[in-house]
Amino acid sequence: MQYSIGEVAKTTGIAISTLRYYDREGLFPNMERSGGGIRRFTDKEIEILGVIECLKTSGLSIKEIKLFLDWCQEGDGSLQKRRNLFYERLAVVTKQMEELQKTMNTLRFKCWYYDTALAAGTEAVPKSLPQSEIPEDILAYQRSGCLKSFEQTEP
Amino acid sequence: MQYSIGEVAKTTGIAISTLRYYDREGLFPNMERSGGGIRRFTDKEIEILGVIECLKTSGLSIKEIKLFLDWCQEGDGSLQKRRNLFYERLAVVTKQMEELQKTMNTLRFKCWYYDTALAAGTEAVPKSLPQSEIPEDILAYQRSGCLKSFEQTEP
DNA sequence: ACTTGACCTAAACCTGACTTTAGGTTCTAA
DNA sequence: TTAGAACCTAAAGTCAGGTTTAGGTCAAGT
Repeated sequence: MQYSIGEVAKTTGIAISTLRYYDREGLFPNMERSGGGIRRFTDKEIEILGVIECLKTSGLSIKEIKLFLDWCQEGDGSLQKRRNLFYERLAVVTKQMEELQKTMNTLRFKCWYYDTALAAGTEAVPKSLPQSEIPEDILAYQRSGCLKSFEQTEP
Repeated sequence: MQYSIGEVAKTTGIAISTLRYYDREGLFPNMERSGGGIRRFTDKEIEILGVIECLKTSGLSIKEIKLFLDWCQEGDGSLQKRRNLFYERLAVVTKQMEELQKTMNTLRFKCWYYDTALAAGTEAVPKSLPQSEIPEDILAYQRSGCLKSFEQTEP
């Protein structure tokens, strides 16, 4: 199956200008063109878009993704490198998930804090509440990495 | 307790230039200075750094964070707005977690794919394996949002 | 043949979030 | 009281990841 750039943009939600930018950056090696120079996206390119999405989310830059795609062109000789890349990404994303979980806990605490404040009509109430009055499930709120060294309340 | 910019940078891992940038952007309302103009960080500012970290992770820009901090200055009149912001962020982060979970599944599939390829000595092996030969737990790999409309294999 | 919507390129532009630079001031310890 | 580390500002620079612009070309229907 083949698709025009406009069709791909419409179905994926990726801007036409972005697709052209990716192409400029070499993310679609061997993409075909019509006689007149018009891009012909195929399932190959759609697959690549999936890989780009995955690797981008996992924290790679466009240039790094290009590097990976270059390795794919090299054939079986680069299998080890490619494998390692994915294991590394898996580790990174696992960390990201933990980070995000901590952020969720903080947000949940804030939601509780403001619900309590609104119910009381003033922020002074949740602010002065002792830990013992804070619901168990909200106390999952314990601060993360870089600020661990300092304590935490409400600005 | 009071801290110099250098101390804060060292304990939080945030660059001095970044702390000064945040200050320039107004993220530390009412931060004190010494007679000579030297910043005096207090626990108030450290708390704000925690909020910045949380809101940044949840997808807010520096300008939006500044806005929130302005609301905090307004007092109880802005409680509702602040509450809504955190509920909204909670929803956004929940979506982000789902996104990340899908990315994890894709990565796990890729890890399996390359392990299989390396064991066989060639990518041709996992590439041509029928779905039925792919381990159950790896098949959690089903593609996400924007590319759902197209199918998925290996570029 | 002709129109018109979709496509093309190169090059300039944009934004966010910092960082660097250049030149000067403050603080602390000997 | 003076050296040097740590601090200050304003302004310019950087980088990624696009987007916009200007000026064309292509292709499908009439």
